[in-house]
Amino acid sequence: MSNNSTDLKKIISHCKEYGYVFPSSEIYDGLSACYDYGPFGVELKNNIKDYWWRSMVRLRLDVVGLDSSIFMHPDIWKASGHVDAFNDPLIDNKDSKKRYRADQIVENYIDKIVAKVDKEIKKAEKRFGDNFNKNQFIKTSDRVQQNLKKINETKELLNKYLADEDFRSLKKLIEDIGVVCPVSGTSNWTDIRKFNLMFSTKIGSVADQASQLYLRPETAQGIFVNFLSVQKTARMKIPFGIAQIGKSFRNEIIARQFIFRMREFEQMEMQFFVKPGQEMSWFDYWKAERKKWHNTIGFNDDVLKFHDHENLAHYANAATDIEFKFPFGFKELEGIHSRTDFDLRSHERHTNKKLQYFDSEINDHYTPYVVETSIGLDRMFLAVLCNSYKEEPIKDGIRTVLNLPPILAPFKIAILPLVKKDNLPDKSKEIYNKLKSNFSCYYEEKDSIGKRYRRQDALGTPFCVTIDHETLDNDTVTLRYRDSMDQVRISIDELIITINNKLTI
RNA sequence: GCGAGUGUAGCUCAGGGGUAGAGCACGACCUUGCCAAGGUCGGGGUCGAGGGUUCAAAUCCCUUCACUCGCUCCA
Repeated sequence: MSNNSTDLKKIISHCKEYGYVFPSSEIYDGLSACYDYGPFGVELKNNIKDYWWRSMVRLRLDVVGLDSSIFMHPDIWKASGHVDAFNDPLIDNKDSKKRYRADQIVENYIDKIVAKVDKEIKKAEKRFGDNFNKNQFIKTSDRVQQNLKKINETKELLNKYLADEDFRSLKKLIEDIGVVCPVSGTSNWTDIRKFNLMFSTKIGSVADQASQLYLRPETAQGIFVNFLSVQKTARMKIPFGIAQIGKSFRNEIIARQFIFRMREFEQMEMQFFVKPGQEMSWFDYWKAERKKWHNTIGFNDDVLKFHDHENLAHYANAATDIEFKFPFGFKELEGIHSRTDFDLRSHERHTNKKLQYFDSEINDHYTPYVVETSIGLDRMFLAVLCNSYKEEPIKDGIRTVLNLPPILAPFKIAILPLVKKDNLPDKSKEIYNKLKSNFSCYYEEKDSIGKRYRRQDALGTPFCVTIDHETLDNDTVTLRYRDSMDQVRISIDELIITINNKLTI
């Protein structure tokens, strides 16, 4: 385990040192769980996006793209269930792992005492018969008085703590009154947390007329609410999908593990609309399809794992995660969910508008079912880095190399004059200008050639091209491969073909 | 949120009341010329912030901020 956490630490500092990822707001002491992508990080990130978009949209006839806005009508989040599910003070029982609303378990307790008092009164009524004076009994019975006092005190405290959002006292109240979990029977409670999952903000220039908006916690809803427009304008027939890449925001209580769990993150999502009843076969199809995608990027089966969900979210009837073996264990990288028709129907209910598809094959309307694939871009970025970062023992030390798939590497080629004199820099720049429109290239003339090779290894550049005195005579260069460190002599024209071949999907 | 830990140069760290240090990195020049290793010179820090004790605080005390690591959910 210590090894694994040092692995992550090494990757984090490598990211910082080589311009991949910086802690956000660092000169102001940083901001927890926010990170910035540096000059090379942004290239890698864009390459991952591009690779995903190409596989999911451009190379398919049955998926089209969308870029919906981050701000959306606030009612969308009521329809999706995000408002209700994440706005209450919650408490977990550590033994049963059950989660309750903290206010509700106190109210249940009050109800129980109220029931006790009622029972007491009924008992007395029976005993005294017609002579029973209810008010007098309530006033004189010690037990009833005690319980009434308890009820009033508890209610008062509950309301006070809720109003003040004083969850520490509320937890103490729960412990004091001795509420136990009905499942585990213990009072081993966690602290109370209020899950404001969504970040809210205001729209409108005048504060008191402003209306509340949320930053979207997932991109999916933007796809659902555009479902009909996309289907009609792109003239799509079911089954078809809508893909989107974009930022999402979740006010996680605990956001950690570098860029694995951030409050601001980017998703690459695709919602695939199918005929009801066919969702399971499409679910299986996308499971296989997405795994293949990960394999093509160099993730072998020993670092990938499917994890089927047993407890399903409110919208799903089947769900699986593709997990990647991060230094801190197998963790979710991508989710594949069969979301049923929950979202579309819910939007239909909230808007009174039909979100249905007319299927000319069966001559009938229906609300499609949805199979979702949703991958965290930042997680994918981290997975790619974890899969690429190597410290290779070589003679006289170790070589740090990022074994990035060439198609994802920030720079494909480093162009290096062997020495910084004898016109080699000029010749190198000439070659740089020739190659730069085909490949993203890096030019570097400082330090010894060996040192520059190693720097490019650490940066993940798959090919180095070295310009020497012979180049001036016959336009041949040394092509040096990052992974094998092999070198070949090659003409500049051949070079373009060779490298192009390595970059085809 | 709770518990523990850490804040000194770009990085890794030393210094524990008396003029702010090392290695690496960085910049310039020279040298070498296909796998990080030569030389010379140089830039860079109110020691996380605020307060207190003291003639004197990076150092001792208090407060605070930030980050890291554990404990649950999610992409």
